[in-house]
Parts: sequence; C-alpha cells; structure tokens
Amino acid sequence: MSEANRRPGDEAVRAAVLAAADRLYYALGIQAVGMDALRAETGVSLKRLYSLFPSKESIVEEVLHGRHRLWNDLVEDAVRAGGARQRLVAIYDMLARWFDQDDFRGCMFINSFGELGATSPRIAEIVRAHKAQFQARLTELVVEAGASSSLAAQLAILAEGAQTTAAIAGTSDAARQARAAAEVLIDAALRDPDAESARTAPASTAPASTAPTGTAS
Amino acid sequence: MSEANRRPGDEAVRAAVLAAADRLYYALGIQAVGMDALRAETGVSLKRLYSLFPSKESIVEEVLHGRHRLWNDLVEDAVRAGGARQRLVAIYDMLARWFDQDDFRGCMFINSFGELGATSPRIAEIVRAHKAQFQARLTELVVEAGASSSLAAQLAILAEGAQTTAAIAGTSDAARQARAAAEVLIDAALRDPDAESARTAPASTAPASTAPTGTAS
DNA sequence: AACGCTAGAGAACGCTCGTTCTCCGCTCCT
DNA sequence: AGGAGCGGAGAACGAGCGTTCTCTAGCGTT
Repeated sequence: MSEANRRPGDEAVRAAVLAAADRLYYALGIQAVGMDALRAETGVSLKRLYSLFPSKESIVEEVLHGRHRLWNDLVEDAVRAGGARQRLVAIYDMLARWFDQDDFRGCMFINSFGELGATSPRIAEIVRAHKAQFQARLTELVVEAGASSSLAAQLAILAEGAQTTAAIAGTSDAARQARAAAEVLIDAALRDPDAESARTAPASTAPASTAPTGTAS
Repeated sequence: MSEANRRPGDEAVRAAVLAAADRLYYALGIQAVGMDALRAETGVSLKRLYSLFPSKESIVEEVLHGRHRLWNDLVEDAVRAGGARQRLVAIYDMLARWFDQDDFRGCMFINSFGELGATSPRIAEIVRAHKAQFQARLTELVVEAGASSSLAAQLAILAEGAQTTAAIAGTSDAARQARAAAEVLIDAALRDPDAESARTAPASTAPASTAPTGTAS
C-alpha cells in the first residue's frame, strides 16, 4: 500500500536522491554522510526522504543495486566486440578508463564491505552476491574462450586487486599491470586448457613447496 | 614531557589496550568500536586511556603500525627458505594459512582505507605507505629471482585481490588460485626477463585493442 | 596523625546521528 | 468562499560518539 500511494514526481525525486546518495557515499564513505547531508544536497526534506525510503540502510541497498547494474553495463560494453581473448582483455581497459576518472575512489562494494560488512549482514550479502555474479560472468567468457574455468577465478582476483591497488596508490597503473598479467594467464590457459588440475594440485614444477614451507606461525 | 611521566606498568597496559583495539577494530570496523567498548574490554578507565593515548585516532594509527610489523614478519617468515622462485610462491601459501583462520576478515589496511580513507588523510597515508613498502619488498624478491620489476606489481595485485576476494567470499580458495596464477606469471617472466616493455606498450599480439575498444562510456 | 597530592572511576558535556513530530500554509471540494 | 485535509520544513528526541571533569579513596611525607 505504501507502494501504491506514490504521488506523481516521486520517481524523479527518488532517482535524484539516489544519485546524490551514490555520489556522497562513494566520495566520503557511508557512515560519514548523514541523512541531513542528503537533505542539504538534494533539497528534499527529511519527511519526504522518509516517505520515499523506509530507512538509511534501504537507501544504501538501493545505491549498491544501482552500482551493480552500472558495473554490469560497463562489463557488457567492454566485452561486446572482438574475439573471446580480446573480450576478456577489454575488461582491464575498461578498468583503466574508470581508474582515470578524477572521482575514482576504489570499488564501492569493497569499501562498503570494509566499512559495514561486519555490522550489516544485508550489505555483506549484497556485496557477496555482486562479486559472485561478476565471477560467474567471467566464467562464461572464459569458457567461451576455450579455457578452463579456473582461469576465471584468477582473472577476477586480478580485477579485484587492480581496483584496491589503484584506489590506495591513487594511480591507474594497476589496470595496465593487471591487463598484462591477464594476457599471460589467458595465453597460458589457452595453450594448455586443463592445466589447472596440475596447478592447483601439489606443484609439479617445484615439488614439495606447500606443506614443508613452515611449521612456523 | 608526557613521554617522561610514565608510571611503571604503562607499557604493559598500553600493549594490552592496543591488542584489544586491534582485535575489536578488525572484527567490527573502527567506527563501530567506541572508546567505552575499549574500556569495557580492557578494564582500563577512560581517564587512563586518555593518559596513555592522546586520541582515538592515535590508537588507530598505532594499531595499523602494529599490523604493518606483523605483516612484515609474516612475509619474512614466508620468504626465508628456498630458491628465489619458491620464496615468491611461499607468500601465497602464507596468505592461505591466514585466510583459513576463523577470525579472518580481510586486510585491515584495505578495510580501514574504505572506511576512513576519504575522511582521515593520516590513515590514508599509513595505508598507502604500507602497500608501497610491500610492493618494494616484492620488487627486491623479483629482482633476486632474475625477473623484471614489472612482475612485482603483478604479484602484488594478485595478493591484494586474493585478500579482498577471500574476505568477501568467506573462503580461502583465492589464495590457491592466486598462487597458481603467480606461478604462471613468474615462469613467464623468468622465461622472458624483459617482456614487460612489450606487454605494457601497445599490445603486440592483439594489435590495436586499447584505444579503439570504445568511444563509449 | 594530619594533610597535600595523585590516580581511578564514571558522570557529564557537546556534538552528531537516524528517526519522528509538530506546526504551518496550501489546495481542493462543496 | 470557507473549512477540512494533506504535505513540507525543520525543530525535537533519544541514543551514542569522543573527550573532559569532578569527586573520592589511598598514599607518602613531616
């Protein structure tokens, strides 16, 4: 019933609030942006804010869902053209373009998880689902390229690491370094499509490196 | 002068406070743990807390410095034995052992950066310095192994990505996947010690993939 | 034995947060 | 035209934060 009692214009105001919340939460962190900052930024009164959204946490959730759709669009744009190998590599070029934007401050999902993952199970679950879906999409692309699915996990780790490294270092170098690493991994996986069983098992090239490394710590 | 007026026992109490702060901040996030929670956990009164530390932020900084030393010790333990290649790979085995601990909740530096990096420049700088020093150590190890220094950046990205992926997914799989990827990258770099100039430059194997990928978005 | 001083415990302060409530002005129906 | 009802603005509320202050109990000194 609260869904039915919307006035005309509600959707536009909701969208404006969510856009402002996204911008502020991303730039400053979620806990650093109060509802009053949202009111000041949008000009929407507190009462109206609470008639559009039941709580701050629901705004956070909607912002994350919006970021999820945006991320998916960026990925699909990147993998639209080219051969299977090139489509995988293009993801890291997309990352480079993103990192170069002056308001880049890392992956909002990673930031939110670090800030609220231990406190809010719902946000933790949204972050988990987002990352799981990206990995699933990567697996599709990897399989289409003819490599084994373990390559997808490796490429995902490279993408995650590039995002945190670029955010902390403040440069976009990590995207190019991740791209170079991805090319090596893709080529190796395509050359030897089921090498992961030999890789994830006890190492074949350097015997006995896992277990005896240390009784220490 | 405040440094000189310490009573006997101060150092032990300081250490206990820092240990409790580390545990609570890591488990719940920094902003979620108030000074009163620290008092309840340690039994040290608020007045004594503020005679031992000038502010909460200084406690956070000391906790991060402690984590920095702990991380360095873990890395040095891992790279103590074996050949140059094996020492690099051993870092990912160390990560696997860490991820398997039941209180694992990701890298505290990454979490703190996401939570406070935009608000507190001092904490952002501590995180940056920590990650830069790890990359510098990796570069030493990579050069000793006879590979070009660009491998170090790639291995660092793998380590960062493994930490965030393991924290969000809640499993330690990422450490093994990062290890497998690292082996491929190390072997490729050792096979062709100055391939990075061909990799980071406009791609040689798949021509014209960077720029024309998109006028889009 | 009496007194000045230090240190401990926790109440208190000022602030900010998320959320709700009150008041006021506008609008729409008869 | 006039009154009933609705929505907007922002003050108010209770809780929690980091930090400080007050009060008291214990100690060492003469």
